[in-house]
Amino acid sequence: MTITHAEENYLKAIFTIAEKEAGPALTNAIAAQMQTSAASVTDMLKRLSDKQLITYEKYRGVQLTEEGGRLATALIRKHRLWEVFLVDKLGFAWDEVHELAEQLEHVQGNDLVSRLDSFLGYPKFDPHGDPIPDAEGRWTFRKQAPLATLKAGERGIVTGVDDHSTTFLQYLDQLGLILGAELELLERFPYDQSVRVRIRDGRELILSDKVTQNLFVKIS
Amino acid sequence: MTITHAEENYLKAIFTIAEKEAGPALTNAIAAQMQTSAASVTDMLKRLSDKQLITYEKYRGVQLTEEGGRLATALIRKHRLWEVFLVDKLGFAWDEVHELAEQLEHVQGNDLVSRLDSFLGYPKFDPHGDPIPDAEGRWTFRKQAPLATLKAGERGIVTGVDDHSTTFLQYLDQLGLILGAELELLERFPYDQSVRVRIRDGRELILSDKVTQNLFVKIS
DNA sequence: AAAAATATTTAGGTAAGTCTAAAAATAAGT
DNA sequence: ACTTATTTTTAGACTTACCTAAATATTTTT
Ligand SMILES: [Mn+2]
Ligand SMILES: [Mn+2]
Ligand SMILES: [Mn+2]
Ligand SMILES: [Mn+2]
Repeated sequence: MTITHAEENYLKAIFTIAEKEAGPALTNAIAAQMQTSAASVTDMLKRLSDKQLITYEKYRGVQLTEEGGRLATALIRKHRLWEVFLVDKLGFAWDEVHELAEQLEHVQGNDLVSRLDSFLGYPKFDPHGDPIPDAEGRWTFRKQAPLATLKAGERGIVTGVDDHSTTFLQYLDQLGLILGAELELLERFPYDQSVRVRIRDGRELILSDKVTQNLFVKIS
Repeated sequence: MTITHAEENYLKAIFTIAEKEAGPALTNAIAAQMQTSAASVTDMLKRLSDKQLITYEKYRGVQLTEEGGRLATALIRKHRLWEVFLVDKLGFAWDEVHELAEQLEHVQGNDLVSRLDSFLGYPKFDPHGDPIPDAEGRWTFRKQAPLATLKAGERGIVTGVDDHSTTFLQYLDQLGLILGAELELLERFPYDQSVRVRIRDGRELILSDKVTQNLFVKIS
């Protein structure tokens, strides 16, 4: 049973939604994620259901089967490993690699993923701080929370982002808030929930509520 | 104007045929190369002609336009660079990389090829000894000839293969006839045109006519 | 030059994946 | 409970890329 690129992309979208919403993925949510029409989604859901990759009840949304989950996880693994390759080996910036990884994740071959994994030194996280499942599909979780939850006086290390948009990533670059950056929250302004932080080199920054909600830190 | 994977593959096939046959590529030759039906080829030729990537005269075969040639060359460049990556960086054997490169060559992105090229150290030849065109589409040619043309007493260095099949490549591995291997032709047997050669470590091998015609050497 | 063989194109179909518009089901509001 | 709004599915159509079978063009043979 062969699986198409489109089918793989839908499985990934369903996985992502199910993870976030914690329940069945609804047609419209999938359509939004895939940037396509609800009609096209319904079409595809039938195909995926025929292939036993999802369980599908009309009007009730879908869930991945065990096999569907395995495939989605493998795809995410490939996507994130390729992102590590593009950043660590080819020198791309972290805001430039997503579209390329969207293509590379579909390349299939026997040993490719494991050899790539080995070549990269078995990374546990991708350039955006997202975890990379291992060959058996096991995830490494990390204690992290949005910067918005940090209290004044606490210190943290930047470990990831929720928003993956180019504009956000480039803004963080400009601020020097790359992965691993250390910071201390000096104060939070009640007016708009913005914060003042001090970073490693002593510089102080004001970060908006929007930034603090989309930036993950590990409390240190 | 977007170009599909299938279209790219046809352009490459036409390029390869035109190179070998030195003339227009005929429908049946393309069908054979693409392992598809002549009817499907005719279909595609119309599409490529509409996109001005080939000049097509019914029943008379096709030729690549300048733009078509540029695209085909770029595709071959990508294919061969990825093959170098798979062998040099991921440790694949030279007989394992073609199918993967067939997929990787279609990945498109701004800087990808040039960064890959740089990462690999600007290789001029792929793992099979085939030349890699540079970013401007210029080819590096090498004085090489089939081992069949070598005369008794002459020495050569293995520089490439004509037959790219797994069985041939693995057989060469077994014999120790990898790229760069030095050999001396000791004698040619008139009966079947097989030859006796001595290789670097002093071992002597008997090579069939089929082998000598598919193995390229640089006379040294 | 006509007949036979070969090469190529056309005709008609299929499957994947997409679309818009209309119909049907479900959920929400009064 | 009934009406309205929202969500989802169905219907019908389009494109790409493939197929087989039949028709036509070209080349080769006699
Ligand atoms: Mn990504
Ligand atoms: Mn990522
Ligand atoms: Mn190849
Ligand atoms: Mn090659």
